[in-house]
Amino acid sequence: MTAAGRARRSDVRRNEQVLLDAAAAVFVRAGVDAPVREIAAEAGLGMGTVYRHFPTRADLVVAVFRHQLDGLAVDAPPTAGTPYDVLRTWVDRFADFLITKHGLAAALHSDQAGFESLHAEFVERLMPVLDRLLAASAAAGQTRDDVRAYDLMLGIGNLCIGVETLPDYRARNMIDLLLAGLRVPA
Amino acid sequence: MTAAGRARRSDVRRNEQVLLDAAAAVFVRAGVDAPVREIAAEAGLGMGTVYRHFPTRADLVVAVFRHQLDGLAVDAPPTAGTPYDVLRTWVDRFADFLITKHGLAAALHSDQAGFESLHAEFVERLMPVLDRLLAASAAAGQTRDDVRAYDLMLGIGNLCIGVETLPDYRARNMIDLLLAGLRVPA
Amino acid sequence: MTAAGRARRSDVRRNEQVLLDAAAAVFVRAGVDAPVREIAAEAGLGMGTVYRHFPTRADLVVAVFRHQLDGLAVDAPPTAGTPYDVLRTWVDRFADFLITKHGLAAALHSDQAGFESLHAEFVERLMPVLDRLLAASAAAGQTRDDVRAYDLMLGIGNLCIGVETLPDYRARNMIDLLLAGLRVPA
Amino acid sequence: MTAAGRARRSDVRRNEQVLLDAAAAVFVRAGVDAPVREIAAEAGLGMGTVYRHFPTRADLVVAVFRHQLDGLAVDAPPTAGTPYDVLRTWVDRFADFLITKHGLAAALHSDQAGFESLHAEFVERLMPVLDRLLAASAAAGQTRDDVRAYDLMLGIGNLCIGVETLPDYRARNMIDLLLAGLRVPA
DNA sequence: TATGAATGAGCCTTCATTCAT
DNA sequence: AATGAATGAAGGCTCATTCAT
Repeated sequence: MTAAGRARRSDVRRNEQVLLDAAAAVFVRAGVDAPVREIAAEAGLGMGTVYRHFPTRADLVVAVFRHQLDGLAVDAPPTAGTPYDVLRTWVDRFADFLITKHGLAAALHSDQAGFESLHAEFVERLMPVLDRLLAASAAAGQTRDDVRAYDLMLGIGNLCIGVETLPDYRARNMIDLLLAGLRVPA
Repeated sequence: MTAAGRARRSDVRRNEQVLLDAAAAVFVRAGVDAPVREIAAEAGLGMGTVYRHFPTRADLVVAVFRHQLDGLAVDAPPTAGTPYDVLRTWVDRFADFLITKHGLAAALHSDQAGFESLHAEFVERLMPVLDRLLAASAAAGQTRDDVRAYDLMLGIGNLCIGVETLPDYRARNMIDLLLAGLRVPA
Repeated sequence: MTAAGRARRSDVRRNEQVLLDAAAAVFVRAGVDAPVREIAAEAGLGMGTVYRHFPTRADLVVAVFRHQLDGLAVDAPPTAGTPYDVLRTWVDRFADFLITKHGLAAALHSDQAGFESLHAEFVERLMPVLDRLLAASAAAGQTRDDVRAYDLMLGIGNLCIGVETLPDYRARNMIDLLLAGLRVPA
Repeated sequence: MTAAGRARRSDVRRNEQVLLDAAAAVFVRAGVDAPVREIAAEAGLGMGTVYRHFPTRADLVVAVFRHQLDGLAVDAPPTAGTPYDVLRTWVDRFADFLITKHGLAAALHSDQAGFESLHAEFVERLMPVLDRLLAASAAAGQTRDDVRAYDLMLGIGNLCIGVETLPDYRARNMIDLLLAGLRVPA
């Protein structure tokens, strides 16, 4: 009945966008388990529309996540510099991303069904990139070669959890520490 | 009446213990948001009894957490060795604790009301210990002196999140990396 | 425009046919209360088209029923034989019909609005036929003359209910019993 | 909050009774699929109470049915007379029961889950009785011996469907016809 | 005329919380 | 002090139905 309602047939696409944005906002505000009603309200759409586009909550969460990832230029031409510098730059960008899109890092741990997709998306999209950078850096003898990109990625993700909720927690310092640890010979 | 009164009071104590154990078990099984009914059932007590002892869920979570911390012999005589060794040992023990009592690390981030207590408890009980070890190690020139115990404690806690849910995530490796990072001169 | 108009009109006809068949199929599969969407899908048409042709669900159910009745050659030249034989043959055919189009017998009892039409249709189309056969048989002294075609028709219909859902219920035996009862002098 | 609410702890039993009666009433009025809310309202209780006593709708339906059956003195000493008379008397009583507790006969055909219990209850409680009567009558040479109690029971049940909804449908006449058919030699 | 996206009422179900006993 | 029955708010989900295109 709202203006958005009148839009109808035209932009199904736009609605999906609206929903993704709304969901992202609500997830930050109220967590990944926020009521569907709330997301619908935030989007100015009916609940049915949410379900039409994202049959299960997991679908929505995954879509939001993917949407966010699209924003992260993971493949962007890395800054010039030594392999280690490139690695650092990428990690910083990754941390920026996680810290900005607060809540997402934590959402990764939602034990609910559908979480697998979330995790899989995360792994499939990012790990190859990090893996490459890590290998290059190790090949150049700048970092240890016994650290798995998988663990590092998750570790960094974890370190970012709670940045907005834990008073005065400095995630970046810890990430720096982690990267510093990389340099030390095992 | 005195005898009876004493008996009664000891009953109350016992119930509290039973509840704490039950809650801990249920938290592991079903998360910190498990139904009160389930906790009561696990304890073999009525729901009213749960509420009598712990008016809010936060009270219960905090109590469980404190209870767990009591189990962690944070003040136990540190192993012999260099300050850094002592630090490492303590961190290992801390990680053991968090990984064993799975869910607790994540619970720290529960945005619910009452979370503050949880966090406060955590900080008050553990930070002083870690702070001391860290200072000693730095004073001995074995580690950097620009890392705050607060961040390190939270960082380690974070790194332990998802050990049981993320497939094949090796938290310990990341913790090692973090500690290795400590050694590197800033 | 005439040619186009004619074509259009024939399309409409075709759609109605398609819908009736689809609805019949879905009714069997999922009951008379099946989602409209499902019927539309089965027909390969839009939901709006279903509503255009059959504004209410009752309209659709009645139409399907009428459609089915059209298939039942109630007026087909009766088999040769005594009036009672003819009666039996018709009843058998009727039972075949009901058992085949399962669900329809039960649908007769749907208390919903629009049910009246269903019942009326049933009565108007079939009762006269049965009435005639019954009267002939009675006139020939082969069966009782105190049984109303109306009751008999409904009774037979009822006996067919649940053939597919009640395990091992033999409706035909009961129908035979009913017909046998007709022969006995009151 | 209502007076019924205040009754609390005392009569859990009474509440179950109240619920059974309420459910029976609502089932007649609105079918076996009536909203739980409506049943709760009819009972003057909260919805949660319904769920506490009858976790699934099937549980409730079965309980209502059983409750009704308890009212039918199926084992009551049959009237004196020939075996066939006894049979007739029992069947009449059974028909009375079904016709009085309208809706129940139809409820037997609810295809939902839990229906099995309903059917089973029906079969287990009544069939043995009817079987005995039928056998006695057949042994006395008063009725056919090739009719199964199971079919007869279901047939009679079916014939009672729609007594209140089908205008002027005389179920009893059809039942009489069925019984008459029993006498005729196959 | 046909379509199917959008809407939102309505029902189900779970659980935190109260409070009579 | 302990109990657990009762309550009802809250949120999930499914369709019937409308109506812009």
